[in-house]
Amino acid sequence: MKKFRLKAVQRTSNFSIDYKNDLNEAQFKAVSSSAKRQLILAGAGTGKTKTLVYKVAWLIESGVPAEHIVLLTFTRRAAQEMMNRATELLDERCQRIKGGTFHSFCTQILREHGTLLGISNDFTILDTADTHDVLHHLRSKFVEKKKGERYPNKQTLAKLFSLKRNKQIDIRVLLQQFYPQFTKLEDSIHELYKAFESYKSIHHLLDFDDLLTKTLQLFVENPRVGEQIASTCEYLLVDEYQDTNTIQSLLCEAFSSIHQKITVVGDDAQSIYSFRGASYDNIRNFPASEHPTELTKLEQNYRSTPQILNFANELLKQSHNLFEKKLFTERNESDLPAIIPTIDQIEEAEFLTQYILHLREHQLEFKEMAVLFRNASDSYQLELALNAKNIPFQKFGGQKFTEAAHIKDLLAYLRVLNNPNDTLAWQRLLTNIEGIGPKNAEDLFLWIQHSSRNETWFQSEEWMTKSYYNELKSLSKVLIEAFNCKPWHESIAMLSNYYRPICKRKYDDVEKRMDDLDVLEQIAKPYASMNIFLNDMVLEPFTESVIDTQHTNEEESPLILSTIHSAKGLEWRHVFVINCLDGIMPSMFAMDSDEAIDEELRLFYVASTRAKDMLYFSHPRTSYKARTGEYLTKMSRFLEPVKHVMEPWVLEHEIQEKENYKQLES
DNA sequence: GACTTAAATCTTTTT
DNA sequence: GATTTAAGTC
Repeated sequence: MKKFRLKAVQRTSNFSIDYKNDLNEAQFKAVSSSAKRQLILAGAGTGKTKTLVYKVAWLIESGVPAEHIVLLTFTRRAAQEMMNRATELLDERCQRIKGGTFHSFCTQILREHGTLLGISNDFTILDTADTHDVLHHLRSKFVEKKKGERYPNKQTLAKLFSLKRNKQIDIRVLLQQFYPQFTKLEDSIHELYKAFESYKSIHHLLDFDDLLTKTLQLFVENPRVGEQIASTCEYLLVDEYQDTNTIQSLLCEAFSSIHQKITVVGDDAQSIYSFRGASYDNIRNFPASEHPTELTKLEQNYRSTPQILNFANELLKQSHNLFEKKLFTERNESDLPAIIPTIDQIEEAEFLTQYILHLREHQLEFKEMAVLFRNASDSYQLELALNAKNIPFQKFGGQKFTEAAHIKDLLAYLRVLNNPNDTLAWQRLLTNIEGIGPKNAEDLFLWIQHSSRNETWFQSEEWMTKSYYNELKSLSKVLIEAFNCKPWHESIAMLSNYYRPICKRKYDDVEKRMDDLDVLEQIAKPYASMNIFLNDMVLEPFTESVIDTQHTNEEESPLILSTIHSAKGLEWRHVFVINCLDGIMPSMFAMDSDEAIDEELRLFYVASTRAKDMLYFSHPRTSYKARTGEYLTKMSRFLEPVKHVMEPWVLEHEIQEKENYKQLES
């Protein structure tokens, strides 16, 4: 074999940014490093995003073409923010960098190269609910076989199959570990898994996990294509690396396999997605690669006051698996984090609204404050109180807009227009008609598939005698009309008009739901094609939840309510963490294992480190549960050991209750 | 086969 | 407390 050695091409580097001055020592080291493989351990609030943004700018200014830089982030919001900040810092070139979320990047690859794996490029992506629907359908065939025995339900199956692929672990092992009661059914479950895989393959469907596994499979089975893809990935940057799972870490190695230039950023103390198969082992073992890795630690915190930071540091000491965290700050002193007992959730909500208004009077804008909680439902009482006082708020986390039943219904009509072979969508819209159940819907679907796509739909005699014939006719009519809408988004208005009576029959809060459909049309307007719109609705839906916000016409930006998971990477001046109870945080589902408790602790840590100026924890002394009624609560176990770095607050009531006393006495 | 009612089973966090 | 499953009725 002959070798010809190419000389290094001198790229024109032209630095216009004063990196050394803008960054601290550690940040500068991370940004300017020429090491190929780099790990940046960035504690909370240490300027992680800033460092990544500068790194992007540095690379571009060093002559790396922007389209050869791949930036993988956890959410689309994060990717967008970084691109915008980099553009602001440098110039338009930053808009050309590639990436996004792992899932969206993999989708792009599969749309282009998926045919090599037998995946047609018009595949439909299944969201969680769709996946559940498929499993529900397949499950019914297996349950009969083993009559009398309990069979895992669809979400359990979904979880199981997801873990199998994300962690690359055998179903048998997972069953033994998490569902010992089902070990007997191993063979049957395995069969079901195969059926699931072939169902998806026949119907051109990919679920979230497939997007990752199929991409990896592409690299394994078609090394030449893999090389082709990896060669356009000159520099790989991965954010939130502590929340990657096995398959994602393998993908990182695959993407960077040609140039071997990879920088990962993260903080093992903020790993909070193990339920999705993530493991902080990925970040901890990253330096143990065969390739030398340069490690940079960012430890100066710019976000929080010493009191808040000290509290957070103390909090981590409870961890069973110790973290070497020693964040420091040069910020000015503040009050100690507050610990606030309340009588119940109602008083807690009352305190929050009053206190938030109090802060607001002292020139603190609503958007500078956030209320965080473990479960999306924890804020219910608060939402009522905020509505009553007309405080604008926006809620993140919990059920998403696209997951609401009525939105899914309307999207089903669009999906059918977009892809007439979309079984799940047909099933959904046909069963919306009175008198049509699963079986009729299936028969109808088969019939529709065999008839041609024209105006003779439903005019066959076969269906003329049925009671729902007229309903079918109007469905057919509206679908054809919607299909021919000129700016395509107008079809949404047409379809919601058709859907209104159905909605009325299914739900009692019609008007509110119909308003949501108007919102949907507004969202759809900017999209040039229905196809792109539907794709985005599955893969990158809006982070706002269904709970309607009043901020639309308000001039002031709203207060933020958010689950802790959705608050990741964000910061506010004042942060309230509510419902800090044992059983909630840590969740009662985490109680059996130290590892799970640790994850809850990290979640608590993430919540605490969102605060810049002041941090509040409230815990209602009594709570309410459907079965047991009112019961006494226990404060979160995480707070007890850190009481010495907190300040207890007491809520006093104005003596307005005199009148009540009088009434009692008389 | 669709719809109604009663009993059983989860219940969290997200791409 | 809500959703899902099983059993019973139209």
